[in-house]
Amino acid sequence: MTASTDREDAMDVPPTPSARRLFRPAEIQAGGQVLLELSRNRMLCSGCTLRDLCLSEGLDAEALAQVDHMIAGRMRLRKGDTLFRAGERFASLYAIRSGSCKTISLTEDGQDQVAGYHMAGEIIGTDGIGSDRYVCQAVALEDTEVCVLPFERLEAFSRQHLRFQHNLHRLLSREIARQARVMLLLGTMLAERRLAVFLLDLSDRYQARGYSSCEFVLRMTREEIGSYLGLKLETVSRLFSRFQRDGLVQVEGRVVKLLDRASLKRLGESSD
Amino acid sequence: MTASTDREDAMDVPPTPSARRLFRPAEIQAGGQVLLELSRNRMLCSGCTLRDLCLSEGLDAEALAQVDHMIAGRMRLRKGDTLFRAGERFASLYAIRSGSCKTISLTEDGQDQVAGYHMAGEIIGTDGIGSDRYVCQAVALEDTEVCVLPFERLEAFSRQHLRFQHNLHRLLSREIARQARVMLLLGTMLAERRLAVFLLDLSDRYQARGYSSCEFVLRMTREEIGSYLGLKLETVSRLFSRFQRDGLVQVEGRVVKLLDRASLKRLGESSD
DNA sequence: CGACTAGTTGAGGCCAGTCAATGTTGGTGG
DNA sequence: CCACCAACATTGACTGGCCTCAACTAGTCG
Repeated sequence: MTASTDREDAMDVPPTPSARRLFRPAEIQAGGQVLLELSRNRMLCSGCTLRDLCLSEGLDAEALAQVDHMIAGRMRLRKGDTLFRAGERFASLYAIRSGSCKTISLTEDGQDQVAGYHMAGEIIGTDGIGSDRYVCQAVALEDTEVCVLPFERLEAFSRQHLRFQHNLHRLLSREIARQARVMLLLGTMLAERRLAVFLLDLSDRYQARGYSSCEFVLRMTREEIGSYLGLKLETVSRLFSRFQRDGLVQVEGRVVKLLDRASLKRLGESSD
Repeated sequence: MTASTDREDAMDVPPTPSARRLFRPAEIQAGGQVLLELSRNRMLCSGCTLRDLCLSEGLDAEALAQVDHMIAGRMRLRKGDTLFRAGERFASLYAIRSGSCKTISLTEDGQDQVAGYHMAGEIIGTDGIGSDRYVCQAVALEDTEVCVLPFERLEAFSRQHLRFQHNLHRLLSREIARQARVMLLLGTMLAERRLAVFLLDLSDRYQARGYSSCEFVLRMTREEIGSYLGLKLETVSRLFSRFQRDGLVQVEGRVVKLLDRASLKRLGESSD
């Protein structure tokens, strides 16, 4: 509240119109970013190692080829680039192909909150369908590549393909279920429990992507983590120190090693 | 809204055979509620005054008749009855036709939280699509009537009807946006602001349904309201008293009159 | 009637926020 | 190369908002 101006500066990175143009000039502009043109060899969804995590799960080769046609292009974002803003016209979902993004909710009076932390294989922008405008802002936490999925095309294909339709519905529903878990965290858990749950959630998601489940790099600052967990950055910092002192984790800046998953899990599951 | 002229003009709706098969008497009993049998005269969605709030928004008469076929039945719940439980197999969404429900999230260690307060015209159960099981519990806050909407039928019709498909997607997305607002409330707002936002939200929703926007009856206890807002019941009670002392509202038990919407709005929008 | 639930109000304690000092890291320009 | 600055992080002292515990009232129901 008092630091709202500082927060803005830290979170609201100015748009970088100079996003890299590796290929020919883009045909589509979106949110000040440059959309890379379709490049068959590298862009095929059927060749994407992440497809089981997103909309193409369980599709046969023929359907996968169709999915490839739905991708209007890919975008490269650099750390801090904004993918879309609150209030901006909704047109597409975005599949994160590599890297990670945060989504931010904003209040009228300028307060903001990190509403989500999204990594490779996840799809964002779903909040925009209902009002034809995005209701949150998406910002890259590191160099990130996303696939642009025009929602009209998704709807069209989902009318033809039962399995794809179901995948789309599951995607939306899972976001609802995820948010319900965050609400539970924000509404009922004490600080140390929130952080334990957060770390274990990250751990699981890294593992699901083939990375180490016990050592990873945080892509968010203490302030962003705090914002996501409904805490202040000092509290997050103190908790990391305490967890380390108690032998639960080893923390060096943004590199986290989980040393005692069992105890963390206990912290995350009960309230004492 | 405009189509409210053509009432139960009976589109010659044949009793759908699958409906009867789907809900044999043995399956009708669920937690003490009784599923009403398909009764053409009373159940038609085309005659439902709430349809603009739910999936049938903007559909023509022909499509509305189709929607009628999707309703597998109606259920009457009495106050306290459970509509579905966490972990129960997902099969249907439920449209609240009259009355109201709360949804509850549960943690492993038995803690719970009111995750949503839903009134007539709203559709619940969307959290279950993603995992084939409901992840929260729905409980009637008063005597309540709901329409049963087997999700397979919704998917089938949405493959045929573009506008309906879009309504379904908007429905899911709006739930995502709603939850994002609750997360913002839980993560960043002080207690008095949470309650102010809560009251104004209720006010808007009652107004949208044609009820008074400044006087209404709370269907939840102080404890349930507190749970929804991430507060304890004593805090909620104290806040009501304070709001009343300051002339913002008049509270008598569960009857609330908003006296000074402007000040409430100010409370709800800024943090001082 | 007594038992129970819902609600109000007060006193005191604790968890996390606030304020502030300091350390650390990484990028930039002289 | 170092000086410098800004962003990020850590830690301590203190404050305060909400929780906890508890007493009391009112309404409901068997």
